[in-house]
Amino acid sequence: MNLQDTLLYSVKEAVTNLYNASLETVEFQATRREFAGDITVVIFPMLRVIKGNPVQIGEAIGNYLVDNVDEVKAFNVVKGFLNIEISDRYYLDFFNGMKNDENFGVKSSEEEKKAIMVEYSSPNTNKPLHLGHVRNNLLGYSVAEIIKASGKKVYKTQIINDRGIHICKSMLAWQRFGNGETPETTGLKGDKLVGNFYVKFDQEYKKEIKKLVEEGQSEEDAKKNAPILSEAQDMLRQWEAGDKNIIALWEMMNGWVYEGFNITYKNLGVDFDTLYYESKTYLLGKEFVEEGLRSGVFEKEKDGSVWCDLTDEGLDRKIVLRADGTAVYMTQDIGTAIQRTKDYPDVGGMVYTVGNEQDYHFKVLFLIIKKLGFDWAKNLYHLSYGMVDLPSGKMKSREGTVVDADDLIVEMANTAEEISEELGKLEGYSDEEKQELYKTIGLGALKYFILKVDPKKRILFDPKESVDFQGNTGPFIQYTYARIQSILRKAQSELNGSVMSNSVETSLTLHEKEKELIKQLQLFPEVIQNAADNHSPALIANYTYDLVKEYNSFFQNLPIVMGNDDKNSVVFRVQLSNLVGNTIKNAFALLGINVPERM
RNA sequence: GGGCUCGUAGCUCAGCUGGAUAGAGCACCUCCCUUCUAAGGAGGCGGUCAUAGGUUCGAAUCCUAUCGGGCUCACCA
Repeated sequence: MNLQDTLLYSVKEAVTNLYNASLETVEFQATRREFAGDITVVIFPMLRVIKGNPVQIGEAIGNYLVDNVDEVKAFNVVKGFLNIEISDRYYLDFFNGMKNDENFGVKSSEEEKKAIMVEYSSPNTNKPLHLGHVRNNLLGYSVAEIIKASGKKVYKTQIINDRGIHICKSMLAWQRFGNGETPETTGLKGDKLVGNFYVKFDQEYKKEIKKLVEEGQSEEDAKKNAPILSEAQDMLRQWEAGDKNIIALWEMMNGWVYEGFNITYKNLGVDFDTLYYESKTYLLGKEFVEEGLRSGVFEKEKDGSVWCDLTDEGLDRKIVLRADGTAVYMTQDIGTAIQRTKDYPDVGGMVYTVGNEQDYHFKVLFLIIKKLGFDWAKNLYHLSYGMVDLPSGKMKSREGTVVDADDLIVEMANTAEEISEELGKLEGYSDEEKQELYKTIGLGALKYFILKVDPKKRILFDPKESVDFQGNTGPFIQYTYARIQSILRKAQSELNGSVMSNSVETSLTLHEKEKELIKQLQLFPEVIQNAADNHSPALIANYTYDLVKEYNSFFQNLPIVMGNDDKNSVVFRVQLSNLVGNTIKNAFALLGINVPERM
């Protein structure tokens, strides 16, 4: 039984014995710095069951705990707060139990049978990935890893939006304005090359609109009548009809894009277990519309279109099939979700990492799937996140105001290089080692910067100021981890491999800071579970920072004792830093952030 | 206009299911590198928690209204 459960049980027992009353729950919190104690029991909520003075009740329960619970050493009562002091023995045991656990905070996946599918990234194939995708990828990947750490099997996936008018635009521009360029002949990344032609299309489209307007058409008409747009729409029809040449071109250009994406994904450190392509799933779902019609979940209009009436649930009526029988976005998403549970029968829930502009869509989607009678509908979660804004305003790909993902990663490494050079941190490293470190540090900065913010909030990203390296940042945590490793190396050579024995341990008296650390470490698995339940990387990111800060001030305040008789405390420090080091590293691994051993 | 969402220090953000004097980093000021990496530490300055009500022993947190920003209300995806 862990400490909190023990205390919970004992406080309830105390109330039963002392007051002949029973408590549903007991409210615990960490004791504030300024008071003596480790864990605080809040007495106020008990007043509903027990009549009396909160201070007296606190005293009575405190006495009971000291008498009956080994771990409780002492207590004090301030107003309605019972502050409990935990014995050093408990901390030492806890520490001993955890000191060699490389995977502290991570549960094994054996106990959970049901898997979770996490979808993220899901790009269009007509342009490169940008800062918005970076946030999406980092969130999705982190959540997948956190859920994994909480003991569930996870499949990471994306739905690749590889068909539609957008890719036809790039294809058409490539045919029309290109000279058979390929990634090989131009040396460009495939996604960049295709993206360039998408921009080219848009420029030509705008020219044609302008011309038509000058000829007297309204702007609205001109937008519809521009010849180049009609051609693109034509191309889409040919694609849907299975035109061999169009399909071949489509496959070639999409292939370029995938190669480009894969490079970006690799640099970002994210990956996928399985992929879904819209070209293969866009017709799925129609049979379930049929089924829904039979079961009365959907209804058919006179014109043949099919709708789902959600007005009883406080939402609108939503179309699920067009009058001409073709699928809409919703149809496809219904089909894809069901298909996934067929492809992976162990999947019992899904997380969709998609921007908050689609909040309503997913609300409707989940409701429809529920109405269709699938029991896993209750385990569908839209991991919704806010936009990434620039100081200049919104990012718009057509206006060239996007921050390209590849450029951003390079810039971050460059910033890391500048700062490192300036501080002379990396003297004596080979160029290769340096480059590797710049990348790790730059990426760590970027990842932490994005993950520490609550997903649902908008992020303001200022590329000029880049990402800070001081304070609540990735490099700060990486730096501290590197320091831990340094201390370990030095301490180990000083001690010449001496091993901590039981008698030594029990004679140790814990420093207040040590207690503080262990208290926090003990919470760590809970934080992961909590973060997994809430799909919140922000939680774990902030927690990691707090932990490191605590750790930093701890080491700063320790006296140097190496080399004299007080070797015990050195041993303790070594073991403690081992533990803290692994914990920080684990937290970062969950978030998909590499931690360098040395800096 | 309807629905959803955000509003906490000059800036960027924490604040868990309501609890003790609302916390960090940046910026600004004062100290600390012969002491395991100063990408650091100690301290100072800085807050009508958007506003007004309500719920109760107790509200940044829950409820209602208002103001302000964002998203969304397609037989687009």
